[in-house]
Amino acid sequence: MFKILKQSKISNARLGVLKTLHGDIKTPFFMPDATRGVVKCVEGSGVLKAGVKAMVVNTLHLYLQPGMKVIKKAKGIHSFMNWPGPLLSDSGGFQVFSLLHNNPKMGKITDEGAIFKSPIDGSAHILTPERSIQIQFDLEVDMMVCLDDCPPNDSDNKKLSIAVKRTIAWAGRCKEEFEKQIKKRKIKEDKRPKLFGVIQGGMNKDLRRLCAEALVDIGFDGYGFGARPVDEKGNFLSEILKYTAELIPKDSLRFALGIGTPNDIVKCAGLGWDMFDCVIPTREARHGRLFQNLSPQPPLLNRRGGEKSFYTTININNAKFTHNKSSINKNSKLLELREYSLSYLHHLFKISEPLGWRLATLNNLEFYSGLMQNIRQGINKLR
RNA sequence: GUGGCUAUAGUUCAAUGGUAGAACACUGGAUUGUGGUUCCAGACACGAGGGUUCAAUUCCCUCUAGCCACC
Repeated sequence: MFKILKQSKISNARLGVLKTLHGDIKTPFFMPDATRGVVKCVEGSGVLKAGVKAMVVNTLHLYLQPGMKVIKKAKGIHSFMNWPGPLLSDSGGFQVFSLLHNNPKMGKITDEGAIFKSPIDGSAHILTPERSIQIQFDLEVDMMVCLDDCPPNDSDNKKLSIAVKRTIAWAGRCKEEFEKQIKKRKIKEDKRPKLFGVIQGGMNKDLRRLCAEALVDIGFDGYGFGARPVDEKGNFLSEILKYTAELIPKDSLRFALGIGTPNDIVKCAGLGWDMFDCVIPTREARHGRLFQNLSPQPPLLNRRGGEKSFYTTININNAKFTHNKSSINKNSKLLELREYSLSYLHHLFKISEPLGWRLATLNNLEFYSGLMQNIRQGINKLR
């Protein structure tokens, strides 16, 4: 159940609470990606300590490895990965399509579903909307996403239109399969997982509207933004995100998939998006980029929509950190981030030591948790 | 001590009588529903001396150093 606690009068920003079987989450919130059942390099208790409430796992990746037999025997993904909090599973649509768009020989997309070869062992698979939902029920996650057709951003209107039609048809089949699984598994009304539709349409507002209206007609707990949120040059596509958010009913969850940088999240929270997930904090951590607050209480959601720079990044690989004895973060709640120095972290990166990747990941997760808390405080102060 | 082999970037190795390449390391940069221990860019080298030649890192000689074999 999703309850809005406050709606700003001067912007679309809102505060809410999402109740799940594995705990309540205040919105807006951010979920790191634990694609293969793990936030790379960090155990669940560490992720929790960094202030993370919920994570995203991936249907396709877990289905391919370790496979559903293992996860069913473990009594679901929560128990398998020993994570007590809420989990959302992504449908695998984005992964199949990015796989196929990069290498068309790996399979094809038909109205039935996506036919593709496993990148792990080359075995053939078909991911249909029904199969995606079944797998997500077997995972026993708290939130699920419909399989959608996610074409590249530079697709022409014809291709976008085909993808939108397919996304709508698949969403209908996902919803149907969802209800079927609820009955089959005898899941009570208050224990149903949340189901999200994904709005496609690229930069085309008419297609976005068409897609959103059709999905709302089918009826979902929440609606996601489909496609990469940046153009080829890396510019954030604010306009279409604003437009798409307004197409989603106010009482539904708005999930901005794959977003983003701290500034992008601030902007989107101002546009009324409630949920975020992105690889940035974790992937960039493993590559040596650490996010740092410029002040303990960054000014957020000002009138300019968070454009003001409230954070900075460092590349811990840089030679200038060789002798830097400062803490990784002297204000951290995590002992290890207060006690280990930047100089030591630099050394760990130079020798490719996994402890370095872990510390950097914890730093960035804690930064993102703090960011979301600041965003919620900022919204609370808005009229 | 004698014979043989080798000497090119920080390291391990290429190529070449006329502008010397790679890998790793180094210095930066990138990364937006994770095929990311990834990707992109940059800086850095012919052991010393002499000879042959229009021209030598390359061919010849000496020296030095290292490795191997023998004594």
